[in-house]
Amino acid sequence: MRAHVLKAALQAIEDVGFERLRVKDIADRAGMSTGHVLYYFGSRDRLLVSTLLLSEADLDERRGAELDGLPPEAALARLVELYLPTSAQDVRWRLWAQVIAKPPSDAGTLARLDGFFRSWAAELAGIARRLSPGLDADDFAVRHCRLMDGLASDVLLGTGDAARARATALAAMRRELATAGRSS
Amino acid sequence: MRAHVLKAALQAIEDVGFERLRVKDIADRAGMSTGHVLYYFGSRDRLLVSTLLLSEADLDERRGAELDGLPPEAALARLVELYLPTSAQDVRWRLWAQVIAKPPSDAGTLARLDGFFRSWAAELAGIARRLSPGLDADDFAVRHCRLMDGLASDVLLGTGDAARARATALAAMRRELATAGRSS
DNA sequence: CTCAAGATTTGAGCGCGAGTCTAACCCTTG
DNA sequence: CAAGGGTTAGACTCGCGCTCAAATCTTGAG
Repeated sequence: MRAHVLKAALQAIEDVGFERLRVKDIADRAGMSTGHVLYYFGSRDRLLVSTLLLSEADLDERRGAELDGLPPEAALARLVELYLPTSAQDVRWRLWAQVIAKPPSDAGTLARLDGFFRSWAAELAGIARRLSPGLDADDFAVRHCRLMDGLASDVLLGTGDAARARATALAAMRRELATAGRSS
Repeated sequence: MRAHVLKAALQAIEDVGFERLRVKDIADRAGMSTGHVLYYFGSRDRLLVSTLLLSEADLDERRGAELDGLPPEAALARLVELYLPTSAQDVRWRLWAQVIAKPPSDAGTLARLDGFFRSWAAELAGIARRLSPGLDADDFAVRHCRLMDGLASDVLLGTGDAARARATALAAMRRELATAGRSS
């Protein structure tokens, strides 16, 4: 039910774009009235946060399924692709930008958002551990996820392009994995 | 004249907070009408972008003056302090978050925003070069500025605190400067 | 100085969209 | 069937960004 609205929200963003998105666009696509949508979610902002949570949960699942069987080097490259925005219009990242600009005050929601970050970091740490056992994989993972966050904001701004962001992130990771290998 | 409005904008944000900021708050503090403010800046969003540009220009200048005489190790620590948000309410970073969430389409503005980033990176590269001559300082600087961008978004969200962000950034830089020293 | 042509400045008002409210509706349970 | 709580719609309110026409000020030529 809530999920149905959230799917409609994602569709609406695809259709009308993030800038022009009204809650009516979402309500129409979900086959209900604006009042009803707000009855469920309380406010437009909270609806968008929920949409981000859905989007992250989806990706979390797909990531697990997809990276599971891959050799670590390929998994690393794929994780970077999945994490970073595909373009300045990337819906998931536009939602992140929105949420960071207007952070929810609700502690539970913040915890869930943080949980998704940690999930990414844990996945990256697992790969790093396989590639370079001597490394402090958790620290490595957190730092490089944050690096990708920074690169993502560059892409969202329109200053950098997605391909360069991916290349930069991968190069940074490989360099550190390599030097760690040398020193061990 | 424009600067007068922008100062008023910064004051208004301090006073009423980012969430509740109306263009009337700015107009009042600048001693003019809302119509006039918009006559100059075209739209609320463009006004906020200009405010960010002023804020960055200010900091750019202060940074240069302050770091100039410092020994490199102290300069590094101070640069990290100046770059990262002081709290989740940090005005300059809230402006960044706003601009990333609603990026300007104007190429000139994007170029100026990118210019400020590059200015930070150049300053950091200069310090890195002094601390560890063997390093690719430009690459180091860009990566660590992006890392700080990512850490900043964590602080803005309310997930992480400013002190930890500073510690993480500094530790990451020192580690890499140290390992580069070892390998040279 | 005078006056016209523009630039600046105002504030009332428009439009849009988020959020509220009320009344109808449906579904369960006794 | 009746009663009552959850659900739904849509009209309404309200705040705010933005527009616009009119008022005021500036400039500079004659």
